[in-house]
Amino acid sequence: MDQEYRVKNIRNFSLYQIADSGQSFRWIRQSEESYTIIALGALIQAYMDGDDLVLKGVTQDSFEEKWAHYFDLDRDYDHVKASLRNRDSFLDKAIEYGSGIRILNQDLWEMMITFIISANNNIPRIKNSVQALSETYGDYLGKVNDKPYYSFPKAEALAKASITDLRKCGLGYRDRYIKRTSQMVLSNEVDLELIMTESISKAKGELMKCMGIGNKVADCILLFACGHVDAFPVDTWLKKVLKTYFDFESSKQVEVNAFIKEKFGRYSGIAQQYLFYYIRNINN
DNA sequence: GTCCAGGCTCTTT
DNA sequence: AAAGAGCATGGA
Repeated sequence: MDQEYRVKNIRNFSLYQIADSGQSFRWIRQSEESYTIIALGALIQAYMDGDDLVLKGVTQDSFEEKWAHYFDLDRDYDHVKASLRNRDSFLDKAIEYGSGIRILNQDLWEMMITFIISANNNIPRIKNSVQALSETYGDYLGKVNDKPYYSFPKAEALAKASITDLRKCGLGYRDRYIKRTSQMVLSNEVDLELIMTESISKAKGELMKCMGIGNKVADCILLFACGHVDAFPVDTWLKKVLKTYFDFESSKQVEVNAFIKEKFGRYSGIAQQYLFYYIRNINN
């Protein structure tokens, strides 16, 4: 991990807020504003040096090839925020509070399994399960501070695993969802290429063929892996936000979709992330 | 002990 | 299309 790449004068960017916003479960905090990140089959370090983001283990080539996109550095968040501001006072406060949040562009397969695990679960447990899966079925990547780290396992490894071994990773009843979805991916019964390239509605339909991927989990995957910043996951927290601060409550999917589109516009998914981060932090 | 967590599947209405 | 039961697990 000798190579390093520096992004100078970065704006609208906080490692802490990104790590704490419930979109990635493999950022390990080493110190103030310094993180070990396991992503895209690699192990890197990220820390802030003043207004510069420094990435260790990243070359200029790999930065341009994948890490710039991973951190969503091509997106103009001043423009995003301008589009979202003055729509609602609670959203304005959420944007201010989480001003350094970015939507990471993560690996599709990893997000599928990770967010299957997330269903009816809590974030510390999701992290533990993802780590256990990686340690058991992933590849050794290297050590940081004497601690070994492992890549996220491939579909083949999880498809071959037994249900009882999978459950040892703390997955609960989701073990069979993960095995079944892994088999579907391995056999191309579900088409990852299509999910990455097709429209949001077609991609969502393809995702929801998978065992364990319903409406909300599909939206998380579309937002955190596929670049669909208009995917708006509604979990228990967002239900509370919509009810309490937007006076909106409905179990009819058509009504929910219409409200979100009208209220938040084309960056609704990013708005959702500001709201999620804000409501969780003001409640704890 | 109960309640809840970035909900889903399966069944019934 | 929508509502309801059941679901593993660990922390509050």
